[in-house]
Amino acid sequence: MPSPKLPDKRWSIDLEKRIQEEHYSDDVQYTNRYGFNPDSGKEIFVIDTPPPYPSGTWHIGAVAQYSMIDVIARSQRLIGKEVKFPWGVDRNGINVEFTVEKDTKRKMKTYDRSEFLKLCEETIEEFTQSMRHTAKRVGLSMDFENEYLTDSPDYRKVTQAIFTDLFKRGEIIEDLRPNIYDPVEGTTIADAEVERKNRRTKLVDVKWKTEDDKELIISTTRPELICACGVVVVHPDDARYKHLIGKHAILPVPVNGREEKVEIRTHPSVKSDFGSGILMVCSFGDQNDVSVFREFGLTPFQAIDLEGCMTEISGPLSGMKVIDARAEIINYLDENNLIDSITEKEQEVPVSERGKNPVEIILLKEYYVKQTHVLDRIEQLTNEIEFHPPRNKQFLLDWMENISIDWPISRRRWYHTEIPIWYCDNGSKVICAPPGSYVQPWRESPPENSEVLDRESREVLGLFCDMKDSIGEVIGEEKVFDTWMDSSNSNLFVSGYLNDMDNFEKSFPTAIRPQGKEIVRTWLYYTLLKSALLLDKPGFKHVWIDGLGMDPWGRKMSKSLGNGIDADSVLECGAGGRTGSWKVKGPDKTVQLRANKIGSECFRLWKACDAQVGDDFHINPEEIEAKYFGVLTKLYNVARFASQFEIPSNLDDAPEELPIEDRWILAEFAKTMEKVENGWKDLDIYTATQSLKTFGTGVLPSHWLEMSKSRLYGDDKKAAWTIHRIVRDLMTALSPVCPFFTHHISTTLYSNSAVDVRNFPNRTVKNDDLCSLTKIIEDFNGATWRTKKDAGLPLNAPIHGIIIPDELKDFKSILIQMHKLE
RNA sequence: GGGCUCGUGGUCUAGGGGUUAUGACGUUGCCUUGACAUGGCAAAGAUCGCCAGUUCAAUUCUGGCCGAGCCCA
Repeated sequence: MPSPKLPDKRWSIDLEKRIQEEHYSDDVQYTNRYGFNPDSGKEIFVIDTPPPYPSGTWHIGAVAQYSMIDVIARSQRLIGKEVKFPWGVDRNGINVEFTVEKDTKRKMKTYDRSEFLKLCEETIEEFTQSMRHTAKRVGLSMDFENEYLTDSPDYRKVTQAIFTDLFKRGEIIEDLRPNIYDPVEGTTIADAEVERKNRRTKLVDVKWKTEDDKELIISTTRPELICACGVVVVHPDDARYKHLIGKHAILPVPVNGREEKVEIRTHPSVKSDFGSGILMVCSFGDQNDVSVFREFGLTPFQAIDLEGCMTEISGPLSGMKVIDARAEIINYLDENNLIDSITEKEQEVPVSERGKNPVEIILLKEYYVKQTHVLDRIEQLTNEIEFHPPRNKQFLLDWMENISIDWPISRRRWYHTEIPIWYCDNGSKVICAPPGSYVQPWRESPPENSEVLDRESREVLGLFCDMKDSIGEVIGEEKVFDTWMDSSNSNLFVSGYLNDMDNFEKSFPTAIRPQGKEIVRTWLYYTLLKSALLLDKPGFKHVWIDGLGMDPWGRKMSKSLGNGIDADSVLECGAGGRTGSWKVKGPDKTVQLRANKIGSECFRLWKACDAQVGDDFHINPEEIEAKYFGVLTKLYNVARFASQFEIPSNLDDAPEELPIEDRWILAEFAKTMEKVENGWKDLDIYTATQSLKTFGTGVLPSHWLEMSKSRLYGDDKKAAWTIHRIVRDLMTALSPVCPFFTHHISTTLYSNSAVDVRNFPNRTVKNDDLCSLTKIIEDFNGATWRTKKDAGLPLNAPIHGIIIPDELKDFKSILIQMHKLE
């Protein structure tokens, strides 16, 4: 073999890492390559990358998803768009607060607030570092130089300005409403942050009496809330209790400052076969209680305070923790012979997603983004967005169907964006900071050019600097925003909102929102809500919703199941000759998975080829290696084989009078490239990559290459032109999926990196007649190889008696040469 | 418990009212060919989750059930 230009005998993880390090080492070159130039005149394509939350480990499924977002970025650059692919990190939130609390074994609220914030910032920065490393290891072509952090003043000031804008317009309101509250962490949380946990609870059958001294039994798991009972209900069809309807029941426990009896009414939500079939409705035992209260127009009682303790209304229980109050009231009922029976029951209790604490529903004054009035409009705007895959739009529509209350956005935590509000004049007026400043009202005074507004009407009364002597004491808000309040601005922020309005005009709606399906109800929905309220526009042109990475058996990866796979272990598998091994708990037994070499290129190729967007995908390193490393090797070998033949100086113009076999493979290639280009245009990674793989590992090497070997070895210029033209364009077309692999081959052979191409390659000449012969050629070659094999002949031996089909008469001489037909 | 999505050889996947149901990986057998055993040729392997219905005809449409996932109560 003449010396190939590609020196390495095979593609390896060490080679991949070498190329990668070189790629990321030159910042200037990197920025030229992947930076964003809004003035290029090309179509702007802004990607609203999900800013990952740094927690120390990065889930392999998430990394797989990011690598596909990178494929989108690279493929859009390839087809000539000006791509903004920002690297953002979501760093606000309760997670880092918990980490610090755990590390220091001290609760947040025992700290000085600024001291605690500093600890959070240090911790989150550490996690952020390791995340940047993994991002590069998997080949993301993001703008790392212009990183944005959601906890930075730059980002937070946009969040605050958007809040103030909506607040002044009346789209954000304050209200005293039942809120889901985590008494342990001391904060309000949204519906979206509640999960269910199974727990054994006592179901207590309590004896009540009616006014006319008839006994009735009411089952409850929350006897401590009897004091907050507003109504007793039975099912309208329940014949047993018809006689009770309209009567009054007397609370069986002492209360303070309220009426001691409640009406008995009917409500369809009652389950007649649960306990006695009579239900007490308290403010607020659960969500159903809230809706019954609202429906009946009852005034709620405040039974539990912010510390999770019983209030005055509970009489003797006052001041006790909920859990102690429950024990105490059971004692009381027991002593007074008011308990019919107690049964242990498995029950699902609502707990906070982050703290796993049982949550309570309590009345609190909180800030809300109004949303129920724009749901129809959001749905209309959503129709202008193209969803990938279309069916995943349903997740959004279903969620919107079920929204009935406004979005509570204030939280009683610290490491979040502060609500930019001060109160004055005994709370009748508020002070709003001007847009463009990041403020921390808990520790600073309003800027001089802040506006003073009437708290109710939101009317602007004047400037703070003019009024500060007449408005009394100024008190800064201590509460902060729900983190979704920050992240739901991500598309606005990356598109230049408030910071660069000229570009924003060109970039909005943001070209694409790529994300996982599990956060449709939060991130996607809240973002669309913001775009609708602020701009009355859809937030995006495209929404790309991928499935989730599962374990090899299709189960969610989780710590508790012991079936997780670490991203770095897959990306580094094969580096320095080290093999990878994973112990994964299967449904029956623990399985040991092994692989020799994977790396980022193989990993990306697997995700691009193996899973359609939107479906959950199983992650099995053994399978990734088995199915896709061989593809890389094959493509590498084709390129390495080609690299021994002279590279024509002009690959763009075909030589005159190419022989039929070259025209045929170029026509096949044109067909493939058409599919690929359409795939990239349609954000259809699967089809684009499959087409390249099928062509590059199939008909090209197996048929055309075998056919053309003699010509190549005979220094045939036309054959060399054909192979190099194809290899060059194949590398270009594949560069979004395998950037380092294709970069290496294209720079070594053609002195021009595939990842730098900004126009999809021109098609070679199409010819449907020639393409229609492909099947016949493949069948003929297959049959000839089989005949030789059956006759015990080596494939390079001459053979008699093979008849070339009529359709292939133009290929006669090349086929004779290929198979040594006599 | 409810809503939604999904369910095609061992694994992954294409397709879609009439097909010998696509391809890949794996398995098995055979074979060295001037890049490549990371290769070539071939074989086995699927009642298209289950049960009804619509239809001349269902893997495809409809309903129910089962299983997985997401979300909600």
